[in-house]
Amino acid sequence: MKKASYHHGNLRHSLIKAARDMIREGGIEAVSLRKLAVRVGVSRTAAYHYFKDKNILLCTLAEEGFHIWQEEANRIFLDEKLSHKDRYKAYIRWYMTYALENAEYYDLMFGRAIWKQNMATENLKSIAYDVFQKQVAITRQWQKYGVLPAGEDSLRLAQVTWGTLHGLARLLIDGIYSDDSPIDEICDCAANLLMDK
Amino acid sequence: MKKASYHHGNLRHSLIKAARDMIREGGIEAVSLRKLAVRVGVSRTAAYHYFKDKNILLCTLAEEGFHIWQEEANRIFLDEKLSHKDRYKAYIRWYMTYALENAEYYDLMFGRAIWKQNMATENLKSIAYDVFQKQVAITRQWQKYGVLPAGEDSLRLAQVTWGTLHGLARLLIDGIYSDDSPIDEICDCAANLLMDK
DNA sequence: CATCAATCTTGACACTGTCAAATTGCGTTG
DNA sequence: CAACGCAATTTGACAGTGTCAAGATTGATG
Repeated sequence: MKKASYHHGNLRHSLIKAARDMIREGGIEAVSLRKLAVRVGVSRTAAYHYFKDKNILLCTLAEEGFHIWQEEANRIFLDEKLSHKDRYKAYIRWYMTYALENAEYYDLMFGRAIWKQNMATENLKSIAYDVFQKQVAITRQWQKYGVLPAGEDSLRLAQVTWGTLHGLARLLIDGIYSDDSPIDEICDCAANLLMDK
Repeated sequence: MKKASYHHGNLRHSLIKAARDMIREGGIEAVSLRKLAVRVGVSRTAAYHYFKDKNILLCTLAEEGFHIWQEEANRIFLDEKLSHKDRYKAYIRWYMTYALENAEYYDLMFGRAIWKQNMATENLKSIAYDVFQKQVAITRQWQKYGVLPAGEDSLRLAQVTWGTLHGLARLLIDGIYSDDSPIDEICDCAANLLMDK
């Protein structure tokens, strides 16, 4: 809470922290470099020394999000206590609850604000690509273990199953479904459709 | 192209038309009431007599989009030349190509810009609700005709199948999948997963 | 202690959306 | 036909935003 010093010390870190909070509170739209500066107790354009523009800031946050995402997802992929089928169901449940509980962050990571027309940083593209590759690999595993239909091409299958979860998450987050949609039932129905019979 | 007259005559119509073009060109973000005014050859704030704020304008456009959507979808639902199964496949194909060819418009209609935190007009909610209800009804039909699994609750099934298509559309539009993803194969894979075996 | 380069601030510009107060001119009425 | 009313449009103004260029400050280095 010191204000006397001209040099902030760890502005970059503080900015990211503040931005993280800000995004959780009001979403991407609510993030403004100027408000951010005020929040951190620094002057309007100070952030520009650490982030070339607003987009770079957002990409940095999204990268962070993907790293956490990957960790949490892996924890489920490798949960020895569950059968493979149960792991898949747990994954669906985790995906939905994570997306809903971190709606604004999910929106940042997978939303068009960052991805449209090559706004994504190389770093961001890279980590996102890794996450998806992991998804393809685990899909192949699940096919082998009879969780997902073996007949389909793994890449396509990964795309479509991810698409399903992503679409449901988006519709729930954006409130296009009625607000009281029972997430459990939706997850179960999705599992029934996607999993091998 | 007259400019002499103070009264424009049909400003509202002109504004909507211009906004429609603008959204196709640069997306929602690119729509600015001021640019719109310039485009139509009228003064900055003229639009405010017809649209209380920018959001109302966007909602109006989205409504329009939903009406067209409903027409086109119905044309496929009722296509007598196709078997029920082929109608469903055709629907998937139509959904994807429509979404991709009208990406910016799709983004407006189903994106969070309008839906988050009750920004949607009552009119918009109403037409969107109708579209979804139609979707539920047709889902029930498809279950009856053995296209979709009969065991699932129609409402949930409609939510999940729509979620799949929506998610795929979003991922394709936002360029999160690699750019050269073969839409045909993705549609086929989705059909295989969703349809009754 | 003087200098320097990194760090932060100030000033400025071009945009946005939005409100309140003029202005304009068409249609109707006295 | 003139005056008036009222809806359509404009002008002015304010608070935001991102971003650039130039200046101020300071801790570290020689």
